[in-house]
Amino acid sequence: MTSIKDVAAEAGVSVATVSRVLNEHPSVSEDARARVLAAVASLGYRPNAVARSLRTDQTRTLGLVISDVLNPYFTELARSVEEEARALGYSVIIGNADERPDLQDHHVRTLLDRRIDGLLVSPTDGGSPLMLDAARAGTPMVFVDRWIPGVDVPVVRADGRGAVRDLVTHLHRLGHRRLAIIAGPAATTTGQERVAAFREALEECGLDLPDQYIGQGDFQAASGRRATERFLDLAEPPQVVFAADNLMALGALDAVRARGLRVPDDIALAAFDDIRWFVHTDPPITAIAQPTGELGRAAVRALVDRIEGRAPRSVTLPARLVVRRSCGENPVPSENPVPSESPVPCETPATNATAETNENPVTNRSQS
Amino acid sequence: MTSIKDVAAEAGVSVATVSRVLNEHPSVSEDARARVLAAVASLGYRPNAVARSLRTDQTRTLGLVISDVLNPYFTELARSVEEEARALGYSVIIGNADERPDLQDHHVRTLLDRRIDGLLVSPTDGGSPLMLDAARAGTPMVFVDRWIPGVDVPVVRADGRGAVRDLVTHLHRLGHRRLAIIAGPAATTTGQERVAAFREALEECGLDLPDQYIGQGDFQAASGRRATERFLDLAEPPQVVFAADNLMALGALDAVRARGLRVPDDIALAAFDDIRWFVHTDPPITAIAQPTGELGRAAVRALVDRIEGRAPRSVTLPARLVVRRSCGENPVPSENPVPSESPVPCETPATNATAETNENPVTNRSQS
DNA sequence: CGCGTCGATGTAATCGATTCCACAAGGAGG
DNA sequence: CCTCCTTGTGGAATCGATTACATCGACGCG
Repeated sequence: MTSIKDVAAEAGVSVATVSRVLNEHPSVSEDARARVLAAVASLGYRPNAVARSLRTDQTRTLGLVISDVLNPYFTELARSVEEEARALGYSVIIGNADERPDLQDHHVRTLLDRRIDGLLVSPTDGGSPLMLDAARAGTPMVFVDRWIPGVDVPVVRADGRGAVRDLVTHLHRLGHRRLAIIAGPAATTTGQERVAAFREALEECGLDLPDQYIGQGDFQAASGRRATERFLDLAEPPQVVFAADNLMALGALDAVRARGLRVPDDIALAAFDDIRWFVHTDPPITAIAQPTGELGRAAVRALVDRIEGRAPRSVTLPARLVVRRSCGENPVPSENPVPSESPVPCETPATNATAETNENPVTNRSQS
Repeated sequence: MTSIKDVAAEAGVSVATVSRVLNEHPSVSEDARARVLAAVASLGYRPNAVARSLRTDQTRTLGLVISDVLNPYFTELARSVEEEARALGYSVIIGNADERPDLQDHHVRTLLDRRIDGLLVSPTDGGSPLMLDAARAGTPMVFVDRWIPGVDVPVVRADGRGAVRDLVTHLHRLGHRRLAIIAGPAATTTGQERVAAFREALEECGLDLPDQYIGQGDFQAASGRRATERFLDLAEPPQVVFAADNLMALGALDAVRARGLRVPDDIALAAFDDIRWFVHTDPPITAIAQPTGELGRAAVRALVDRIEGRAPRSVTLPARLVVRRSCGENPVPSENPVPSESPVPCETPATNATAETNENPVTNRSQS
């Protein structure tokens, strides 16, 4: 591998001058610059990022530890994170925790060993000592999607409460009264919040959420299937199952199908997290859509602000209900003429909800 | 950040001894080892991987440049790659090329700058000068899924020819005669091979593949939609559309749905690459499944062999047809009593094909 | 007793960059 | 003409590890 010394020799200057040219330091003569550039080109020289990082103590690399790469929500998040980071001149190393705290720790540790400039995490659990230490030690850090309470780290996330209320209102209007939820792990904030939001929304409609209608899941498909089977075994099964993420919804669909039942005739289904395939499932699935791309971008901006010495801000963006057919009769858009902004009683149409029609099968953009 | 000097001072030994303890060098006294370990623990010392890499000229990191992270096939591939790499003591940095040669080059360049130990690539195009140079310069490299002909780099991939023949046989048996394909970019090997395999299989059945039945796609959903619309506009539209990857199948589904047509009654649909959601689409989609996890693992093993001085082997694994309902009447398993191993004439049952029934909705394991 | 060997340890060179500091040349100003 | 800056440049220290080489004491053996 050719090093800066080779370039210096070839150009007939010192390594200091080569370095200055490469870093656009102002006081270099036009002549020297030209000779160095020529040498760089003729040798095909590329600076060694490892050596540079050692000296400058910055890697221009961000670490991203996500809960599960196989979850399309996180894949999309990862993609937008990488995009924004690249635009700002950073690379991203992704670690997949697979919803396992030990794996999460493994990745945090290796990323820290590599001296990444900052860490983006959606924690799998309530917070390992490792991560808490890193945060306290001053590692630039931002939580995305999920977070750990009581730590002074900015959080970038979506607030699903409004959309969950819209969903419950929608379900209530369709005549559903026995609503169940498949929750995420209690150790995660999203695991707790979505249940809390659901329960609150039910109470506003005068419904309650009995324990047997709370299934315990882990955000993976298999757990969604198990929880749904348990619901179906109840003496009085729920009329609706709301899965707290898209993979558990997939599992729920598996369970329903295995029993030979039909959605929404025998049981309705809704999910948190909207993904492209929900348009084409049988039936299309009503879901709560997060502004995933914007979340990823905002998280990177917050982290880079922190790294570069500016004050980072926490960001909360609203999620939005997308109505499809999995909860019952397909609502005709004309029924929802002008969505109101204020909180609404249960018998009125849902706010901010998008009803998809056959004419607009792919994009979810229509805000009517 | 605490360095090896701090540890040496704390333990009352030299940095050399600390390094020896950390690298399990045999000639260190029990006493010194204990003192060093104690110092490491009390200071919470972690070696700086950047400095270590500079000195040892190895990063224990693999680069993976994939064509599109949003494609579930590649996500799964990335996951298995990371898993196997971790098992072998390597980290993985993923670069997403988004099917764009310029982005692919960007990632290859930054990975090379970071002095990764080896590179795993599924090339987006016929081969940029950058990648060819890297290969010739001796960078350990392995192609996965797609490859570049004429370069001396091991290839790990799936051979879909058998499965495509099974698919065509299956379609022929169902009475379909006008079969169309949405191809991938001609610059990719998978883009070409799948068309070639399809054409060959058609010929064996006495059918041909007119130009108008070859749609040009780019492995992304939008192109699948456009190609399908063009098929539907033909005076004599095809009876079957075979999408060369899962995203283009999604686009095809969009197009069919936008016309108010139904699968498989109005037009049949099949896809290369099997994904979990295909079980739950309306209707479930017949697809060709690659052994994705095994491909990722084999690719990593080949690359690490190359890095560590052993001779790497190219690997080709067979793909397999999974029959669902998107091409017509759901075949009853009893119709396929004993699949034969030898090549079969068109009117006999498909070889190696798995027919999914309602009793077995999730797993595709049954090989009967 | 003296010599060679071996095990444990420290000193210092090294990896490839960046950057502080010294210094030379040249121009401006008194 | 002598200072004083400014500009361009090179030498050398530095980042945090690994490792070749030197050193030193203990021990075995003739």
